Amino acid sequence: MNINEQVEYLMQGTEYGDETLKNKMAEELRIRLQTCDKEGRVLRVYCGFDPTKADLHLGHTVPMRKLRQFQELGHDVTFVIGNYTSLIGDPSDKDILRPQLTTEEVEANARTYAEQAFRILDPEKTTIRYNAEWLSDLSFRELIRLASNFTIQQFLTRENFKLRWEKGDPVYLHETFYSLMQGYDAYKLKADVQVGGTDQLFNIMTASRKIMDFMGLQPNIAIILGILPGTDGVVKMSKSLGNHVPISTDAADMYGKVMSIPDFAMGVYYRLTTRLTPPEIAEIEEGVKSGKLHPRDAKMRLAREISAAFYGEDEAIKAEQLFVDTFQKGSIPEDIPSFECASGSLVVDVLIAAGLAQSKNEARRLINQKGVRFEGSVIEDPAFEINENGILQVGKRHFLKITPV
RNA sequence: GGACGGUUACCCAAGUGGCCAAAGGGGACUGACUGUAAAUCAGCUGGCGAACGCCUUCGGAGGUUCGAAUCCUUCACCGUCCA
Repeated sequence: MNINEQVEYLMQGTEYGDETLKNKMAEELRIRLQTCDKEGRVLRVYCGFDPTKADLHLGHTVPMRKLRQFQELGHDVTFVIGNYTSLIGDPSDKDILRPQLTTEEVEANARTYAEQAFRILDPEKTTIRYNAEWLSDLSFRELIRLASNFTIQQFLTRENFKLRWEKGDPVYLHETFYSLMQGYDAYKLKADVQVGGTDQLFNIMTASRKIMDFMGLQPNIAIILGILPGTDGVVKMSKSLGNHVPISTDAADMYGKVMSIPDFAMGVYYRLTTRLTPPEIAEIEEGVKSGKLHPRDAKMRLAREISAAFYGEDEAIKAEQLFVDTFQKGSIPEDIPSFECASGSLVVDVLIAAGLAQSKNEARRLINQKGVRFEGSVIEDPAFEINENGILQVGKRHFLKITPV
């Protein structure tokens, strides 16, 4: 890729809430790439991760995907684990105070975090650093120097602090340190580029750049990524809203979850979670628009790309095959979990024992709604007894190979 | 420290003595249709029971009453205002 193509690729999926700013960053990136090219070095890119939770979903991997793109273009990527900053808890994406974690919790989370991250990042080419390395040595005197670059007003105009201020909720002094610490990370790493989500706009644009400048370095370029919506296609992906695509699942589930996003969300997903380049994505979008490419096929490609990134090409192809067989053709998949029950058991009880229903009422409801099939035919009677081997199906996607004993 | 307001099912939210297992919306689930677990439409959403019904649930505990999500006391938490 030439430099202009690189810029286009690396800026893909970014969101600054302001076109001018975006253009400015793109321009800085172009110049920095040229400079590095002349100097015969690569860009130093980093992104900090807060190990505040253990199980990640697709939304968390958006910055990682971006780092991977940098890696593929040959740049130097550092994965910073914010074990020191997470002792504070980033106030950025919350309008309430975050709980502070203990050192043990942070360490445990950091391990699982890195493990999941390396499904996307190239482990050979990634440097892992913990920011406690340098932050724990920062003296109070140095902290004061850093802090002197900022005014209270700057923090108070920041959306999430402002909201809390207006509501009369507490804004603690230590929460403002977070930005300073992150700026110091960027300085210590001599970063050329810093990647983050929209919630990091202030931290990166204001704090990091200012601190680097103050410390005599060229400010790093901010790559601010847009927000990935959940499976509803609208609201930010989050586990608590139940619209997330977890990383720790299996290829078939991931494939299916991606297929369940609304058609209109495909574009964002392509831009934020795949390795496809802008021309490739443009081709897909034009294809769908002109009717040449079926939206279903466009989404199947997306689902395959995403599941392949996490589970490998082979698993993704299998997941796709399963999807086609089960949903498009309505046939029964090959790999079905087996389940043993006492001969003569009532379906209702089997459904509960197998975890396909939470209660007898729920099981009956499923039967009443014609959602339960045995050997392909709908069960009408809740008192149906299972006396022989057969396939029990609930809804479209739950199958059990039943063996009465 | 004081004065109000709030706490209802997975989430939001109505209900202010019996007709309340509790309106409405969202989500989840099932069905139809289809182009997919998209969209749309329909159903459904405490437990036990084949069923008349019974049991548990409206922040916790206690009380008034034939009867309480609803009234009283008290405790906990959240919010707004005052100090």
